[in-house]
Amino acid sequence: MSITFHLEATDHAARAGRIVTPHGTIDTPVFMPVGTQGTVKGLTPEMVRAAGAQIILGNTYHLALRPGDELVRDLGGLHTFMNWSGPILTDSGGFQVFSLATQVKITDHGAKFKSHIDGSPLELTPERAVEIQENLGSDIAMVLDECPSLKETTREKVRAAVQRTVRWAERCQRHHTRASQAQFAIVQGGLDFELRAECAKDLVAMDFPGYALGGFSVGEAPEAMHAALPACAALLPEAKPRYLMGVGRPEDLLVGVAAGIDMFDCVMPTRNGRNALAFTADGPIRLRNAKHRRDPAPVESDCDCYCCANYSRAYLHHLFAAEEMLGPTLLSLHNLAFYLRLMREARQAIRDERFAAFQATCLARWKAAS
RNA sequence: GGGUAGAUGGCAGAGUGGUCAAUUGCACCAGACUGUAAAUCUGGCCUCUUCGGAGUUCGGGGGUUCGAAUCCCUCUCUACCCA
Repeated sequence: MSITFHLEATDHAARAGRIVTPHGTIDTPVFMPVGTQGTVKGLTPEMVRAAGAQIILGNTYHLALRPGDELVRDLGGLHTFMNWSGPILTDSGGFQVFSLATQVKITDHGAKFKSHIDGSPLELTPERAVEIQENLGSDIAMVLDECPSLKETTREKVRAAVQRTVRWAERCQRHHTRASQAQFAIVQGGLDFELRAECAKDLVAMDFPGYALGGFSVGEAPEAMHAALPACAALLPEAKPRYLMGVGRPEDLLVGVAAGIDMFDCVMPTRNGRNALAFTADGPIRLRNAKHRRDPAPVESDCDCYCCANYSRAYLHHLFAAEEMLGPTLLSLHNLAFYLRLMREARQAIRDERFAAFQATCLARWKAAS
């Protein structure tokens, strides 16, 4: 087996554990910074590591288009290419079927993309998605799935996506050859528990080394996702890592952990950091706002990240006003440090069997500020 | 002293009789961002508003006209050219 999962502590549904991969061990629940194009935007791998990251993401669709998965393979694989020695998880491109919907024609055979870069065609079949990820050499690969928007969709469309996702998972599993790489399946089904259950049942029967919940935070209300998570997480095998894809805000992460999720990823800390929003234990702050112009305090006083240890809100405000690239870099770093610290504290709370109290305390502080 | 061109909302700069509270850019203010087509995008930016509108604006003053940022007179100021 390419990875092993050790469940070490539970607190109601919440779980603390460890995933051992060829490139290192991951403590769960874990937040995984997103490095779509072979870089966590604006940060060097040393900074990502210093923020506390144990594993990062790469993306099949984007890296296949540019610079090309064979090129990455020939240059030693993604770890070497991007100088990240820790574990890497690659997403399959299934999310791009959703986010680049206007550029995609989807059939049972696969997803035909019109490159968002130059319009050239790229067909992502389940087999091709597996090949690309094997070329990239990630520790964890995701099966190609169909991720339907939950905005103005019908049950029949979601059902069709579920069925296609299961068929594609079979093809991915059959095509997978790389022994050192684990392949995770993805459960779709939107907010419909019956569809989720059907999908999970079929996929669990195929015995993947890990399972993801896909198709959340794609247009539905956050509360709807929160309500659906406990039951959906419970559909997944206890002895295997459970990954909630693309989620989320700090409060969403805590809800996910409480539901029994082990892995999360989201662009929010880095994207919002680039856009001048900092996450703190007292809620988000917008560094572009005028009220920070003369504020000598750090972004977050209890934070030990490089940004908070060395720079004031006033300086960050100035950097964003002047459009200096250090601003996005420093806030991306801080936001990752915040997310990763939150998860570290969550892990400890689970081991101490006080996760519910921890979650309540965090929420109360965020709410008090807003 | 003579001549020419100008003076428009914080700045730059369109508009040259009605469709102009006045294009656009910048600056400024606020918001959004959930498996990254995003260092991006959206909204606001004279005053008041029951968000339907209402009231005052285009250097100052006077005039023509049903109607003026736009035409005429005059004053003030600015830039350039000639003495």
